Amino acid sequence: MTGRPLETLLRDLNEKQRLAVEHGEGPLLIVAGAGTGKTATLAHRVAYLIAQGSDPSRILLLTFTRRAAAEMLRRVDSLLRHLGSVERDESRPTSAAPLPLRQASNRVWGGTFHAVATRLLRLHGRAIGLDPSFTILDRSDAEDLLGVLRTELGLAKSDRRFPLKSTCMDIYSRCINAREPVEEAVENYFPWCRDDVGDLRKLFSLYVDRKGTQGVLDYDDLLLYWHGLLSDARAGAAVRRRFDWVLVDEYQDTNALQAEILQMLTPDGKGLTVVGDDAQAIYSFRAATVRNILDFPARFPSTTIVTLEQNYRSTQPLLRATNAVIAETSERYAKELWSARGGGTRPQLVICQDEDEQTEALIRQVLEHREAGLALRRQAVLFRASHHSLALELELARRNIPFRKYGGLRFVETAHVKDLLTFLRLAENPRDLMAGTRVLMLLPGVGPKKARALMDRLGSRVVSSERMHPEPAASDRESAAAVARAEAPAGPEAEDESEAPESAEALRAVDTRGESSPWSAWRACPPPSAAAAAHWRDLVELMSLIGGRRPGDLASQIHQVRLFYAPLLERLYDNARARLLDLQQLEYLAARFNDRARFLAELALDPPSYSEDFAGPPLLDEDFLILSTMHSAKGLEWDVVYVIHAADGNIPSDLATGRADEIEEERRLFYVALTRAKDWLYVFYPLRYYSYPRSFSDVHGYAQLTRFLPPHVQSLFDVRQAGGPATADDASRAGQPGKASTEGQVTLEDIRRRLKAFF
DNA sequence: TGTTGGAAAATTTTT
DNA sequence: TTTTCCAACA
Repeated sequence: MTGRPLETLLRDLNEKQRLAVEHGEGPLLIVAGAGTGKTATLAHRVAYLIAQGSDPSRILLLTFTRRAAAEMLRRVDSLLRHLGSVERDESRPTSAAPLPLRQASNRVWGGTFHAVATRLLRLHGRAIGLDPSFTILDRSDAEDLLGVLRTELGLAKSDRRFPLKSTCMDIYSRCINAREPVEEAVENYFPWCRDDVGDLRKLFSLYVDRKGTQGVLDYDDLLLYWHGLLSDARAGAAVRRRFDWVLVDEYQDTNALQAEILQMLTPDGKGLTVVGDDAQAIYSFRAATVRNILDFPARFPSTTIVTLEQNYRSTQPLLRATNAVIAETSERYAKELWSARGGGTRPQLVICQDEDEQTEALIRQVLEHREAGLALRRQAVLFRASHHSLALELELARRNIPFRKYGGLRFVETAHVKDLLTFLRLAENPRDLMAGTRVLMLLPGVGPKKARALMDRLGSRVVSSERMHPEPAASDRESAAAVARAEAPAGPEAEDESEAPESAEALRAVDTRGESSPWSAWRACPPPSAAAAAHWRDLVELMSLIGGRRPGDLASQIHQVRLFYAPLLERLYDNARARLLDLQQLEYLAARFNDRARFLAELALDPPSYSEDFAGPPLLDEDFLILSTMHSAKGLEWDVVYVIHAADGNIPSDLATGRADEIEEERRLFYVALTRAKDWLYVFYPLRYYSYPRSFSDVHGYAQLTRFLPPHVQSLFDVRQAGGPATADDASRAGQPGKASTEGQVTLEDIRRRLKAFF
């Protein structure tokens, strides 16, 4: 490419950003403070690589959410588009970029670790004996499976109380993601389960087995098997060969397993770029460790570190305050953020008598800003826990102020949506026990027992049909073929389309012979109960259709399920009308997808959130106030930010003050919230708050102002009483406390065996 | 199977 | 307070 268009690309960057964008192949760590143009830098780097002639389909861009991936690729696209037009203007043909620059961003591999893992496993899984038609258990399915096994092992009935299934899941998940043995994880994070370690091991081992026989993967498996794929000599090499460049966003929120995956993907760090801010590490509850970013240079000795400190988001008075908050942290990459933006008002600390006054003052302030011309959607209310916004939501609804909440109840977690999706999942994978059980129990007169019996019949049929077609434990010849296919020089899109249906084919092929279709096992059964008689035949027909060779397009499959499910829904749940509308919504949503497996995976890995519940009728201009948990606010920015419930017990959360590092994380979370603001920042501090553990009617007494705002930090705020103007008296009052191996062939069995040895 | 009551435990953030 | 688990019953 000629020099000038590249110059155009780099023009808007500052010196440091430019350094990062133009950096060559060596491992690169970009330490990017809040608001320092991290996303822009990463997007520029991707665009730069493409403009220089890198093949976009050989670039892997790992982000934290799908939303982040989409945003990043949108920016890459717009940069390239701009570049293209510059060239046209100068009527200079592109020499170094063989592909049309437009649409190049579509070819980049972008997504979360989990989503990318899913894609790679569908492509290469066979090489380690993984049937690519696996379905994904979401968190609650995985918990339910653990619950079943917990009962099966007789752990539920013991005289001592065994940990709840959700706790079991947490422990299991931490072991996998942090790569810690059970004892260690339990000792450090779940000490009250110390006596149950032996039984937990048994439980986890069985859990691994069952997922295997059912062809299901939970979230952790996606990463674990990606890791396994990379440990396999052949498949690992094939996966490594796919990518020239690997870029990772939000590196501070990756866990040990993910760090290992990266290292196996680029053993010497060649082509590896990670971006993150240790000051914004807030996902340790998901086993993320800030050590990854702190130790990156040690892991990849030739690392270049670029630190971005110029903040483009906030005004200087806001930065002074946020810098002071984070300065208390002990170990960090030292950064002093500064802004070229002049002027601006100081942040405000608003002291309220109680939650009602907080709500009142907040809404007044929001409306005031809107009067002054700031749309609601440029203002956001942030809080520690999802339920902290409840009172506010009710009041907003009452006053007809539209809002949208992020991080609340999710659409796909509502029972009826889940039910419907479960039909599809069962059609996709008849071995999926949790899916089958859920579907069958919808029938009147069918409980766990009968459901289990019917699933066993189905399962035996599937297994026996597989014996006729040796499927798992693929022969060398077969896995070699799979690798060869995956490496065919087509774009990733084309491959995915051709691969996924083929895997599902394996199961459905049996259907042509009619008798051996898995569903024929059900066809032969009498209705499981008298009450279910009316539905049984229809269910068998439905599953034979959507689980057969010609299921029809996705929307029509959902339509078929709806026809069957609607009467059951009306029997099972109240509020049937609204629920049926949701299902219709889902059918529309599905029209955008043609591949069922991908649809299910996307919904499981990044479910859309559900917000209409309490929101008032949408205004004409579709303006709405943003409500978000602090976690979900990561990476976003607004002109005005309101942080509510900023009192000890909520920030830091009562539940996270056990250990010093937990308090540090709460501080970073608070910091993330504060640094979302561009021009105005309000921190609301209710003196009285209601504390959940005791009771809703029990006033917890005078709250202690969050320990993250000691006097010298408070002095950077304007302190005022919610009722009136700020006074020196208020200021003083606020300060007062009240109260692997990388060699040789690896099979799925190997991974499981190793895993079980682990337990 | 499906419902009910009582006792005990957990209580946040989310791929 | 709410959720979850379990045992006893219809």
